[in-house]
Amino acid sequence: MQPNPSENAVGAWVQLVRSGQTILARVEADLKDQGYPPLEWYDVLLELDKSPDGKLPQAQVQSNVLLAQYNLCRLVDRLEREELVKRQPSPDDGRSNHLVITEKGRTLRREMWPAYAAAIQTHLGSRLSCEEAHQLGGLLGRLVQAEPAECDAKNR
Amino acid sequence: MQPNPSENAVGAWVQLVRSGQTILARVEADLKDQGYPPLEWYDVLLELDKSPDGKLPQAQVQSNVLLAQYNLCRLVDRLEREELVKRQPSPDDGRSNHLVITEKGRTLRREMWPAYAAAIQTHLGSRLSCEEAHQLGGLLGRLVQAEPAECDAKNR
DNA sequence: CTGTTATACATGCAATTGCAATCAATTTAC
DNA sequence: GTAAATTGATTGCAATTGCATGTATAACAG
Repeated sequence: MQPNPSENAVGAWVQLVRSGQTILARVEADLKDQGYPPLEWYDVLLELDKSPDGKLPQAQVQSNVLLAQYNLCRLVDRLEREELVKRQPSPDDGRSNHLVITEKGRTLRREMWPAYAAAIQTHLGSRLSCEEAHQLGGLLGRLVQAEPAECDAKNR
Repeated sequence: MQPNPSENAVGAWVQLVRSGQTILARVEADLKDQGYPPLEWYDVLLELDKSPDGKLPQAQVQSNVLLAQYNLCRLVDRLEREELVKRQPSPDDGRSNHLVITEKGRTLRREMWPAYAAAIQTHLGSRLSCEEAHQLGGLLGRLVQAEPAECDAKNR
């Protein structure tokens, strides 16, 4: 493996951080303007809403969401306070709890989607062709594969 | 323009947020393990270090960095406390101040780079070919072109 | 000039995050 | 079976962030 990143890798890095943060901020700002909560709320609600009975162990939600354990814990506090989800003791593991989405939670999730989709279209979709978007998704997907401990792979 | 984002756009969006945050977290973690401060510190120090006399108006630093005005202000508080930069009243504009990088600041910046570069290589460079990195940078760059007025997020 | 608006920076306060425990219920190893 | 390690969740406290506002200077309109 090259000891130093190529110029292209550094360039991609810079753009990745910059675009990631900028676009995320823009999309979140759009949602916020319309009175909606932060995207993490959506992420959690979506996970639960997708699940067959609207219920998942907190640990599993956590693994699908980009949050530290204690941050999810506190996010759930907030969601629970707004009655969007409920905590429910797990029958088969005394440490764990299930998160259950409420009707109110499902409704909010459903109502947010059009605004969210529109923001994605405005800030990302409208700036790339369909193939470009596909390509971008593919390249980015390669970056988050499990940590390869010590990577050898001669630059291909 | 399509009213709704294509599936590809949504996919790219998801990967963008996920990869952006994940890779950023990994790189920052590597730096932190080696006792270095967060990347924003690096960003500010680099801006100043690049500048001919190590000095820039705070407002200009701000426009090159992804931080809200009040957050830069407080970051500068911290940098100043560590004696990495100094605030200096601007001679030609009584509202403004110049940020000046200190020797200690230059040293830290210089010492951080190898660790930073290695982290970029590990988490990004080693996972993409040179052309792929180039392509990725190009696609991402297209996303942050100036917005039709609105939004806080900084560009350029 | 003088009043209005805009710019550069700072700050009080509330909300959120990160860190380092802590607690309780498993699981594992002997 | 029991001690030790692990896992899932939580919490106190300090640091950081967001928001609204404050202060001072500069630019502009009349």
